[in-house]
Amino acid sequence: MARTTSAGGRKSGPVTLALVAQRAGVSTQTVSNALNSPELLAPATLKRVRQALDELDYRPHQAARSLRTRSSRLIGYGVQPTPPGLSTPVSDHFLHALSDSADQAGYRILLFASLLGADDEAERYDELLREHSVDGFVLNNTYRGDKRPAWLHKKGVPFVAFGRWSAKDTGDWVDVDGAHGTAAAVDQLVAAGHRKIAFLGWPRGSGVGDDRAGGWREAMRRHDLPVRDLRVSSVDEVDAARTAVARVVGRATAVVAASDTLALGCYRALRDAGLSPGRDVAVVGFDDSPAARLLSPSLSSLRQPLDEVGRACTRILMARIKDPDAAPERVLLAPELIVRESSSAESHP
Amino acid sequence: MARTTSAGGRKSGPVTLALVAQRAGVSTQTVSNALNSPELLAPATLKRVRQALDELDYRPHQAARSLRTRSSRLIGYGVQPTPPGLSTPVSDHFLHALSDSADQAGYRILLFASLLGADDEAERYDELLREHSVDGFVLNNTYRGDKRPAWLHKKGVPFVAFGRWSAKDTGDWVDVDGAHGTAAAVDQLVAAGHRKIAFLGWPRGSGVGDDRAGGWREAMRRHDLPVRDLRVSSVDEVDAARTAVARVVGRATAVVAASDTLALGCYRALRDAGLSPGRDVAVVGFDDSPAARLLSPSLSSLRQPLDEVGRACTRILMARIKDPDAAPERVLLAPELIVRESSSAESHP
DNA sequence: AGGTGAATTTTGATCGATCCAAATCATGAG
DNA sequence: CTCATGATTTGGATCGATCAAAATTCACCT
Repeated sequence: MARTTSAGGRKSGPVTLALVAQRAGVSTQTVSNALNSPELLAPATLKRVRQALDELDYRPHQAARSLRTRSSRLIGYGVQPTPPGLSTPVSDHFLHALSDSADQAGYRILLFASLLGADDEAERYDELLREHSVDGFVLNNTYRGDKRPAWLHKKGVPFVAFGRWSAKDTGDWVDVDGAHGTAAAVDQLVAAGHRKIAFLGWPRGSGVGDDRAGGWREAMRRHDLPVRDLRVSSVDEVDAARTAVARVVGRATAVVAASDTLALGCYRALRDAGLSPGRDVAVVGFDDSPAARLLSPSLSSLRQPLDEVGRACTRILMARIKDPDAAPERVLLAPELIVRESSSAESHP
Repeated sequence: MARTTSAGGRKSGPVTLALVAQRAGVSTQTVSNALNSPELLAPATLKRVRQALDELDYRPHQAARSLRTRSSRLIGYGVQPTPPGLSTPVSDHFLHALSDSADQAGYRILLFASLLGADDEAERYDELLREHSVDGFVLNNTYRGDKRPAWLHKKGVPFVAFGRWSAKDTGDWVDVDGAHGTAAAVDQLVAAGHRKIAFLGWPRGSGVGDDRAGGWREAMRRHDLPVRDLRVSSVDEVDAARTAVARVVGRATAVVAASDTLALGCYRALRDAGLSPGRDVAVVGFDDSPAARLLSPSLSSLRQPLDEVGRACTRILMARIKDPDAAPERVLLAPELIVRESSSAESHP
């Protein structure tokens, strides 16, 4: 008899507040209150309304609600065109955590295509705001000199950045403590007997990169180990890593890389030099990409707590939407070192 | 003077149709027509209205529009919690292509968390529909026995599936021709001199897996090559691939894998057996994950045209929304074989 | 001059929920 | 029994756009 899972659909048509009200014998306002301020209703009425709500399986019309309350309950998130070859193992997991936690707070994620760094990038954000399509933003892949945070801040738009380098003093952010991660990697390598530990990273200037390099440097100093000439930078993952590693070979017994991609370039370079990663030279990556577990030797890596990052972003953004003038919140989460074959063997003297 | 980039903001406040109308000296309806049916206006009026529109930098209030037109201009897309370890290099690129092309069609993507295969999964979709939050859906990660397509079809909800195995006869879909891909891999290996080419895939039963296996089989037969005992299945990427490859070692000089992950497991297994991937045994993967390019030897792989898939999804969904009763559309796109070191060397007899 | 139909513009209602303020009800004190 | 007081409930306006239909203007013909 019933065509759908919902009950009581004799004559179909939209289930509106008015319909529920009619069925419960009250006014629409009362039904609205049952949903939004149940404490205002007399217990008996509340019960009756709730039953009608239930029987009709009512769901509020978002556009109507949004029009009246001037809040879309949507959060904007711009997806960038992943540059081919550059892996961003981040987004997938992060997006799920983000939308899952947002869902629980009654919000949803609105995806839009954004051209990172394009001149008219702000235009895309502005448009969404003027259209009242979103209540706030989550920014990802922020970079030094990123204009978005300052711009949003000035306009008084709620937002959270995943990445602290652009919004350091401008607003709320959540980030992963890269320095803590690379330091942990050094600690583990030292414990395994390594003393000459090189760092393979990107050219100075990027927030994330310098952060990760800084952690390595700090840990090396803490262990009274030499740092000179052990830091190598490269942009292209394959070629540059190769020449870079060549410079280090013989000088180091372990390499901490700023990303799994660089670590892979390192594997390659070592093999080309006739060395065996993991056996001759220990390697630790960053990001714990899916491949890390499967490589031979499997790659030790620092796993970012993306679930937590996502949840934190939601939590903070919700707070900011509720109270735009509250003190900004900053959250720094530590990555977890996953030790695998590439760094677990004892070092060779 | 001007605080924002927009011009003429003396007294701020929301820029509505009414405001534009007042400035242009016409009725709101006329402004609305200027936007939605400009051909109805007299040229002179149109010009005047457009100027006002421009000066005020008007953007329609989406909720208001949505309420009246009963269309949210949003497309639902459920993100699944990526099972840890299982890589889905798909989503990132695909999502960008999808939201980019949707944007161009005046639509945006609404992300929501969905628990794949959960009992109440349909509930999540139903809720979005009842709320009028979306006009349609893009399904991803469909699987055999997936109930969503049939359910959506029955309700008359516009949708497109990325993956043909669940919606074969139920609705529109876009998919990548896995068989074509593996066949191309076989062709290339044969051209390089290989005759004993094994297939490493998942257990029978999954649409994608059987499709890819089918392409290998077809190509082998076409080349008059033996197929018997050369097909190996495994679920876990590392361990099972290892034992599976062990069974093939000596029998085959090349392996076509159903995924890069399996190919990686294969690398590992070969090394454990004292063999060198690429040199002793050629390997071809599927998906062209970021790691493929960086492995040593770099991994030949089949790249899915995710940009095109995304664009096709949008195009088809738009057509379906416009005309719910049109004949269903199905698009099958060929993956591109990227030949790298792992399969380019001549085979050893 | 009057009329006709097409072109152009305007009026008024409407989508569905929530705001605000007013109306009704219940309770107990005087 | 009346009135004040607070607890519940309701009426009407409103958010900003679009729909449907009516009103106005215009060009052109007889």
